[in-house]
Amino acid sequence: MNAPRKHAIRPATLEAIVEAAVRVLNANAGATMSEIAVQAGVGRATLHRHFRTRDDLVSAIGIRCVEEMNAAVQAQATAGQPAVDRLRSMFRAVIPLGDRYSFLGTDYTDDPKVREGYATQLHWAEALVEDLKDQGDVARDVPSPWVVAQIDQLVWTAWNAIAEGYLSVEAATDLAVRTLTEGLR
Amino acid sequence: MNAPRKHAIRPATLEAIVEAAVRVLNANAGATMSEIAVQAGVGRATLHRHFRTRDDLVSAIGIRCVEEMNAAVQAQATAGQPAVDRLRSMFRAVIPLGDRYSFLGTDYTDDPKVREGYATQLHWAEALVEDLKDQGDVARDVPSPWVVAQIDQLVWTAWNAIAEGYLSVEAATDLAVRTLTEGLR
DNA sequence: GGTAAATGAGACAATAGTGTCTCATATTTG
DNA sequence: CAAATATGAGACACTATTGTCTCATTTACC
Repeated sequence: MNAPRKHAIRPATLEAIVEAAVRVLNANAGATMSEIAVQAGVGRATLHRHFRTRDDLVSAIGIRCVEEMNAAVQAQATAGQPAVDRLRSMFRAVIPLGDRYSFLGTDYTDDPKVREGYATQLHWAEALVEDLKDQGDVARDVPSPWVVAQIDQLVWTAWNAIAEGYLSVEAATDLAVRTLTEGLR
Repeated sequence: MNAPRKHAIRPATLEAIVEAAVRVLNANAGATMSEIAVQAGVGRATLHRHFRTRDDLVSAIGIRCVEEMNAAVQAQATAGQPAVDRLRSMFRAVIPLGDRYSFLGTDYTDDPKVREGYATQLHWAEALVEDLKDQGDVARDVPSPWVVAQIDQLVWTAWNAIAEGYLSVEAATDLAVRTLTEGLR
């Protein structure tokens, strides 16, 4: 699929559109095509040329964010490391992306690729939790879905702390790990 | 303001509208007046009779949810109790409301009363965190905003666990307190 | 039971957003 | 430089939603 007959897209244009869409849609899930076009500095027609419908655009953004996340996670997936270290690496890689995929929760696309990406991450997290339990970093009596949810929430909390400027990425990462395992006492 | 000249509202009608609106708007922040009317079992015109615009309705729901939350929290605000017990009481009271105010985060109304209610809760939470630190339940070196955020997130996680059926209200409350103070180890 | 008022149903105009199209302009590519 | 083509700007029809209005029906209250 490297030879679209008409309407090839210029890399710079694509980049501008995608970045603007991520930004705008995260700020307001109901944003219009016009808003996105303005923010991207392109004509509204150009948006429709490359993403026929709004849903197409939202799906494309969703896919991109999920893939971005998975890439970040897998780049850190050094097997053999202790589970806590893998947890820390994961936080370190994912936290800076927090502001880019928050909209996935709300603007929920039904795209199968997004679902698939989500499922991949879920499995990854579940496996990690299992390892954390094996190594005694998480108690066995805590339901795994609770732990997974907690990890998810911590990513967002950590990103927020960074965005508000009261923590560095490193500090937020450490605090996230600490919060999960030792608690705040 | 007990004598509106025209279009007084029947308590049952108001109740149906508000409950439907809370339900529908939490499920889908972009829901239309028609959807809400259908779910409430009233005519669309009736919605507009009592809430002139959609924004009016959304604001009204926002105000109601915030007040509901504050009422629940304040009903549990027994002074003199140990901070951890107050934390537990707060969780116990607020967690069941989780599904009713989740939309406040997304559908974000600019209504001053909503902001005010938010601020009230924030102050309450900050004071609680201060007490938790005083009594050694939370370490001094943890930034208070982080603790507040964590409490907030735990409410949602707990409600979700209950909604998905893998925890009871009591169990979720205990686990929330435990997660915050001791961690999951 | 009778009256006043709230409601339901539906018509209506106005608005906002989507998706398509055309043509002039700008940019890339050879 | 020249040809090809991606883009910007704007017109256009179409749709969905909002907000207003009217009138018949139901409900509540005296």
